[in-house]
Amino acid sequence: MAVYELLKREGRAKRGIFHTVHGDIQTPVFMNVGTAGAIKGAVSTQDLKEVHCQVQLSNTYHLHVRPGDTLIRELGGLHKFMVWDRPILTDSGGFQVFSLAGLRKIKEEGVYFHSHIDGAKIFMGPEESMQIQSNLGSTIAMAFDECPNALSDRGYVEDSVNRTTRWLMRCKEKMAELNQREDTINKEQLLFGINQGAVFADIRVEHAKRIAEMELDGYAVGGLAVGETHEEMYHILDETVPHLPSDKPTYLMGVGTPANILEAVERGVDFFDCVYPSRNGRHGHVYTNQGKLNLFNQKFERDMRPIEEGCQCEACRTYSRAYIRHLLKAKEMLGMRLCVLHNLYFYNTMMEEIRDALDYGIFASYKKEKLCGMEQK
RNA sequence: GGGCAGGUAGCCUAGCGGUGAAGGCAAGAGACUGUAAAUCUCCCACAUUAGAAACACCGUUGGUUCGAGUCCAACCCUGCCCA
Repeated sequence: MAVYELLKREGRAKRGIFHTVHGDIQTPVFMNVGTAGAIKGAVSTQDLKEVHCQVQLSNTYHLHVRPGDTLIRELGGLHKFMVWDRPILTDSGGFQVFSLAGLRKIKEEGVYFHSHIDGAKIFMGPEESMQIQSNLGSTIAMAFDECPNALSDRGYVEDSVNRTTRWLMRCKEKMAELNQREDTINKEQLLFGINQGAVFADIRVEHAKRIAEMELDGYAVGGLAVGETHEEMYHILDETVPHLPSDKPTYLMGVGTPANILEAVERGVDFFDCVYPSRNGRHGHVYTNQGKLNLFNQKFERDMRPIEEGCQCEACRTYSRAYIRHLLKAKEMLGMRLCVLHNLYFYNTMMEEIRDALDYGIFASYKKEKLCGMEQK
């Protein structure tokens, strides 16, 4: 059974290790997002190891639609299928309730989707989500929730959060049943619950207290970075995270920018994931300690420096900004790939720095310096 | 020399009597937070807070017309064919 080992605290910030059947996760950690079983941008699992990825994130909804979770189960599970022996966290499909809002209907029993691929009807409720994630055999399964729009009114959010709580109880029950079955791929699959409540702090706190009693393996804060301001997001974290069990990992879903992560670590968050490094990489935007660069910009046409001086990623060890810009302009896949690799390396390395800073008890000054550097233009 | 087909932005193309000239590509910029995103948005013919103000070469110059990228003529280019 997984154990979250808290090594050190600095204020609310936590430095820990999460022990799982697929290996230890040093926290705080950034999980690299490979929705459909791969990080977009032609990144292999071998590449992932080279960019120091600890945990890969995949998606229940997407893998259910294609190639099908029963196929993956038949082929031995997601780890074997994509050849990745480290932890995998699968998102439950709850975010697709938000992102595919035009293609779904929410009912008490679950959500009726129209497949974004072929329009086929798909029903996914808590039990279905757990079954699919069990078939995938991921290390950590996320509870099936509704991620409501940040602009939703209070009444809607209350109803939604209550439904998410009922769904969470059903998830827990189903997970327990699946983990006991003989033919289950990962009998030690973990379940993280998800806090919701949009920007209403009192709803968030009450919900956090309710789910904290449920003895889950970890707790996520969802429904942030979906349209509210950074200040609102930090405020919600300030209010909510203290009510989640500190002897379990806290996961801020879908967040975020390097600055968001530094702020959230300070507020006690252990796990992160975000599409930014990969998506921005594909779009030619790369992160550096002096801020983000858009390598499509003309000013890099003759810039023979690496993306970031001293960076040890494949792109920076080998190629110049000018060459990568050329590749991007020429739509050569290598351009995107190098940017994605750099960004993932940047994120994972920043998390290593954060962990080191926490180990040495100098996170506060590290954070200040890092933020200051990245604000330069 | 003769015949045919063309000349519209950096490039390619629409337009066939009333358009401040449509598309696409290229160029320039921006957005993206549990990935329907190698996507999307803006910008790109003189000018531009746009006013019944001005300026404006749809190869060039004239002409027809209230009005011409659009019709006519000549000329200049380009491509193909015939000598």
